[in-house]
Amino acid sequence: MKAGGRGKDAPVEGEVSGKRPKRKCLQWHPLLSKKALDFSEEEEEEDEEELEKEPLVCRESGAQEAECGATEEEGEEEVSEQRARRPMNAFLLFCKRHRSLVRQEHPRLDNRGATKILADWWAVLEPKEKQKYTDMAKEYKDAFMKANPGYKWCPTTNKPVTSPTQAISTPRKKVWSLSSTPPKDCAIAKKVPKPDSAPQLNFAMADPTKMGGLSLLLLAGEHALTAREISSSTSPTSVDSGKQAEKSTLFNLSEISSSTSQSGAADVAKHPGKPALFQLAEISSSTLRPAAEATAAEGRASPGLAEVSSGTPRPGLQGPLKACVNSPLFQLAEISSSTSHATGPEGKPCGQSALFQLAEMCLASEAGKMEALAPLPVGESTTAPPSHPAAVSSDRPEAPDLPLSSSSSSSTSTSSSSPSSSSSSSSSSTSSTSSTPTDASPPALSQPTNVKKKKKKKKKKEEEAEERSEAPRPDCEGPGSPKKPCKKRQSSDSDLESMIYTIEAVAKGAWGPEEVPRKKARLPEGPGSPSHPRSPKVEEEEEEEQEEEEEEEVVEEPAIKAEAPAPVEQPRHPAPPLLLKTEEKEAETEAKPESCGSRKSERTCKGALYKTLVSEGMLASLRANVDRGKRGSGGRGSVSDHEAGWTEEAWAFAQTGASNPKKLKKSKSRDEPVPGLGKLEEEFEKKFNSLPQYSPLTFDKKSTSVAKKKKPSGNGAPEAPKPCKGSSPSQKKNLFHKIVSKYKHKKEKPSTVDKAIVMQDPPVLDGGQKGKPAPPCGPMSLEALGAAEMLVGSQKRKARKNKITHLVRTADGRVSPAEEDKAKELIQDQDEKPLTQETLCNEEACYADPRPQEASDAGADTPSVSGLPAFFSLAALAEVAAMENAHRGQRTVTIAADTQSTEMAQAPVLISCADQ
DNA sequence: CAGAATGAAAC
DNA sequence: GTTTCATTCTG
Repeated sequence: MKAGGRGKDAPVEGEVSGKRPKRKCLQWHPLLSKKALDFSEEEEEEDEEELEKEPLVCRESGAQEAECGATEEEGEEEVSEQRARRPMNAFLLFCKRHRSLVRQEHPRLDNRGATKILADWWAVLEPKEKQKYTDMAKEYKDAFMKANPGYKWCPTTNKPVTSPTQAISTPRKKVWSLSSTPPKDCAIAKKVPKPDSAPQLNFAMADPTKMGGLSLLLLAGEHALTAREISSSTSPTSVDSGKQAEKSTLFNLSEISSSTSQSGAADVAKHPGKPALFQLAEISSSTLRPAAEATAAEGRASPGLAEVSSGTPRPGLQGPLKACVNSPLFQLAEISSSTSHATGPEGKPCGQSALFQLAEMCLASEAGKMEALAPLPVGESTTAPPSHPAAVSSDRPEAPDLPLSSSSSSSTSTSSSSPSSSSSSSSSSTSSTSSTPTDASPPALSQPTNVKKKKKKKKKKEEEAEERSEAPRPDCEGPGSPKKPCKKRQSSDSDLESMIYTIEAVAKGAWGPEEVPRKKARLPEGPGSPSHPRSPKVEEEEEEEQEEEEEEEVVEEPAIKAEAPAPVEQPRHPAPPLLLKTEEKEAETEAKPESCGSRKSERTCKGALYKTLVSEGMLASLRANVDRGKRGSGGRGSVSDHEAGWTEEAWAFAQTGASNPKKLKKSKSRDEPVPGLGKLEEEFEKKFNSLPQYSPLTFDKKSTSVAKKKKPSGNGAPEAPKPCKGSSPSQKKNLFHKIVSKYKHKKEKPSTVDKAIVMQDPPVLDGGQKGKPAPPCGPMSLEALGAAEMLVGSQKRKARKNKITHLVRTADGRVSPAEEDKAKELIQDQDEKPLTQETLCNEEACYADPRPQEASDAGADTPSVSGLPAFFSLAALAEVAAMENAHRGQRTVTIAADTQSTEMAQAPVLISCADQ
């Protein structure tokens, strides 16, 4: 789809006349700017500023630009001047990253609904967390701007900058077209076209299949380098201060690309190279064979050549490419691949290199020890970053045939994914191309259906309802099964081990840059936890997860053991039930422990797989299906539990999956389109993946916490203890404030809060509250009122005209949609109390699908109410009625018309839902 | 293709 | 202040 534009280029052109060329623009990836050529640079590009100058060169050749823009854009196809798409903002990034989660949680929700939820999450998100996304967005944007200097966000009228040439080319496209695009675009274009050569490079580096022991080493080195960059850029602290100083990777990349479109080789030459990488390479090569040495030598020599080439203004695309090819890295890669490819299907990297083998052995031995020593140094393990890497190296092998890793476009090289892919790759020899296999969905959608319907509707209620439904999910408690010690090996005695360890560490760093830091930060807490034994199944994942969701982790741990003070909800995490198991089994079957064996536990491997799958979306689809099936089955009520459980589990998994930034790569990265990109994309993805992915639970918690704060009175015992994520109490406060502010400023929908509340409530409170709405209302109401007041006018965004159109007046005369919303919200609040089931019902009925597809199931009994679940128990109705009455009374008596109105509205709404 | 959301840029 | 458009994907 994304490619969409490209796929359908034709249409675009044709359309041009009529409509604006929307999709023409390709999405811009920082990577694109860099492209393959740079790949070497990526690691090194510390200062590209220098390079920047070069861009000028590009520009100089005006002609080129034109060409670039027009012709090459996509080597593959058309691309007629696709204009770059504007960079995503923080929120979009967030959405992109979390949408899948949301969808998992609420399978039924349509995207719009998901978007809403995402918005809620976003609202709740702590500033710190947000910051990450913001920073990323900023980087992204900066890089983008660098890449496209003249870029105008709005095509609007002016395309001022555009040079005549461009104008010519893109009359239609107009606006955006990168008029100025010159340098970068050119670069990009060039790069793309080159795929042949470039890709290879990337490939070599990236291609998992090829990665052998040597390759691994290289990879490690590479990662390490990358990691550094990333770490600097990503680390929160660094972000603030350092970000610019350091130049984000992306930024750098872009610069580089811009400056030296052709640069690949040049860079290499410039930077003697990532020393580490080189060294590793050399070492490996030496060990491997003479040939390797020779290659190495060549590599060294090459730089000189590269320089020469670089010296020349721009040799042209090919020139650089060639250089790249020649580059030592490339050669090494090849060598490694040749030698390494030996890796058996099993994946164990048969390390060709002695070094590698040794390393493995060591690891294996360690692993053995570890296993033996049940009690590993827990704390260490948790904190120690290396664990993952190690696992990676050894584990990969299993790779199930799943294309997963590869699937993502970038996959090949991405640090995180790569390892896995590498292992797996063995089986398939697939080259980079692999990407497609899994691809989530073939968007076959090409077909344009042109029916236009406009219906706008507000489904908030529905959504809200859904949310509630979620809440109901029973918390399954995690079995406190003992956790496996598998974690990692500890420091080793032997030299080799130490070496390996270091290597791994490096790799690790590269791998999950983020993770590491975070872990450290949060994990500390872990120390205590680690010791806990957990159920074997889960654990592996958890291990990996550790860092990923620190917050949750925290929770989990408590759950695991009594440790946690937090009474409220630990349960959720916990345990993935049977279903999970089944999946795991599958995973196992696919993956054989043997390979994994030494370093990490099989489970780990599985876990990785699982994650991968999840990330890929495959699982998600499964889940979705399952859910549907459930629904289809119709047993709503009964199912509810089940469903809930499922979802939760799913969550857990998902989270775990998510947790690893490495694996996250969502199935299809956005633009895979360009095959050649390989690394660059990966880079980008990496970064993207590196972004923290928060589990819904987190949000829930937050919201809950907030809610609690809101109404302290309401809940006697809030969750105090549980640290939501990393959030400290203070943070929570912040959240609270935020929320409040939101209410004030915007009409925020309390829904999030409500939801959260709901979630919590069911388990804990349900009994008492259920009966009456009133009490809860009290506290809530206050805020609600406040909110309502504030809210009244505004919706999240001003209503667009369109929207306005749909405003409807209620019978009462209340008009604004906003009020309706409020009403909804209120209703929800009220609903909260009611049984979870009810909520579910509501949600189903109202929430999810506007249309009564489900009617069938529900309809069975009650034809009239399609949506209405059978459940919709009388009790519920009664409650509603009661509420209504109560409210009326209240409003009459107490409150201002506002509230009344809202309430009034509510009642109707509910009813309407029911009817529907 | 509309649309749900937020943000950023351009008017 | 208001419009556009970025992403995602169902309806």
